[in-house]
Amino acid sequence: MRDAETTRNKILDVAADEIHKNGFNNTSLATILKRCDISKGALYHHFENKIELGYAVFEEIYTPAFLNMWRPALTCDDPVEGLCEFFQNMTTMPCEELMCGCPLNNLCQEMSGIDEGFRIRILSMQQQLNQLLVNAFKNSKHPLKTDLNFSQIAYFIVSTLNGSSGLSKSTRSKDLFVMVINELCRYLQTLKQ
Amino acid sequence: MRDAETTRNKILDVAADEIHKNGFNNTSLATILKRCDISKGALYHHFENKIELGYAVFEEIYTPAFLNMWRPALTCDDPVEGLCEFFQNMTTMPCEELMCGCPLNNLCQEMSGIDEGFRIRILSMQQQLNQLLVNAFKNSKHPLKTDLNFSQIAYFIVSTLNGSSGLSKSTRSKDLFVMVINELCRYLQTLKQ
DNA sequence: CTTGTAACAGACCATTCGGTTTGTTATTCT
DNA sequence: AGAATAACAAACCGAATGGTCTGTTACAAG
Repeated sequence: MRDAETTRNKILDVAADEIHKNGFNNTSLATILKRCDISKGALYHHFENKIELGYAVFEEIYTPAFLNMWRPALTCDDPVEGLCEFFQNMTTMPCEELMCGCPLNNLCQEMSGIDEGFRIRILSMQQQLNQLLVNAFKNSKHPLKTDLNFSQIAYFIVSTLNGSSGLSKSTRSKDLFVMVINELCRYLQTLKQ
Repeated sequence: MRDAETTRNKILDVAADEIHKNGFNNTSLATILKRCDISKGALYHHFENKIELGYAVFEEIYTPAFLNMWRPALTCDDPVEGLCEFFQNMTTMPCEELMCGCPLNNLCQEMSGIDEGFRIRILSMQQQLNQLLVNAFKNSKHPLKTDLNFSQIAYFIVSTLNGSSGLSKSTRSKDLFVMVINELCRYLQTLKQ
């Protein structure tokens, strides 16, 4: 009945969900304990403190999920098409999910100004993603316009995507999010030769 | 020596600054009181509670400042050029300012999922800004491409801008922000006929 | 000059938070 | 079997928070 790893994973999963929904600071340990049906002693047996739990969620939940989400779009022969498909697929996600925004972007907005540990982790992820996008463009089988700054384009795309989540949050719908995605895809097509 | 309006304005100014820097929840009334050098009685004489103070900051500080920022870019004959200038000007802002992000976008990310009062105010501002942008494009003296969805373009632009602030926050520099702005301007130019 | 009230001052309060401590139970190793 | 320790349970703590309550002071009206 007693399984340390199971307990730890349960904590990570619940914490990831709570942080995604309420942000890091606004997530209380009490809520996590209640949802996990464990005691405070259990939590502090597995994690030093709240922020270390946050780091663990970032590294063990958000990061792999994030990379798995993007990878298919970035490993195809035509990244422009791959990205368009990827973004259009987001459009079909449940509205509640969209309203929560990207966990990484949320943490960036909330924590990178406050905590160095989060900041460097987020920064690392942003740069990793940028590199993945740059490589995808470089290796595109479909010819792209010349004189393009791929890194600039990559940061531009991710910025747009991150910013668009604000529209879902304030409207409580995905209508405006869909609009931005459509324009983003239109923009992506203009990169083709 | 006693001036109610002065006191109220001082509270609003300090609160606006603190909320901009730390977010709403992470801004403590104690800090505001200290910076204003007033007592808790004074604050609660002028504002019902913390959230009402937040609303007042939004309406009396953020909103007018926001509209005044954008207006010049949107009331010129060539909005594409106006916006490019506007965005390039942002680039010259002090790095600390950029790292704090747009107060409205910050509040949107933090509060629109939690508090209805903030949500509807933010939504209203987003729609106002969108309308201003659409009108600017409609009235452009310089001809634009046909078949453009101005509203879609407007939300796209603002999303990109909002999202780019995350890069300033995580890098603690404006380098990547400048890159996104450059790409945004390049995009804007493609709207011209 | 008195009086009423707006404009404060500041002690106090309940709650919540992250975190600690002490104690108990299951499991594993010798 | 027994000792050691991992894996918890839960009471407890200090700090901080938003908010209230009781007072006091300035100022304007009568």
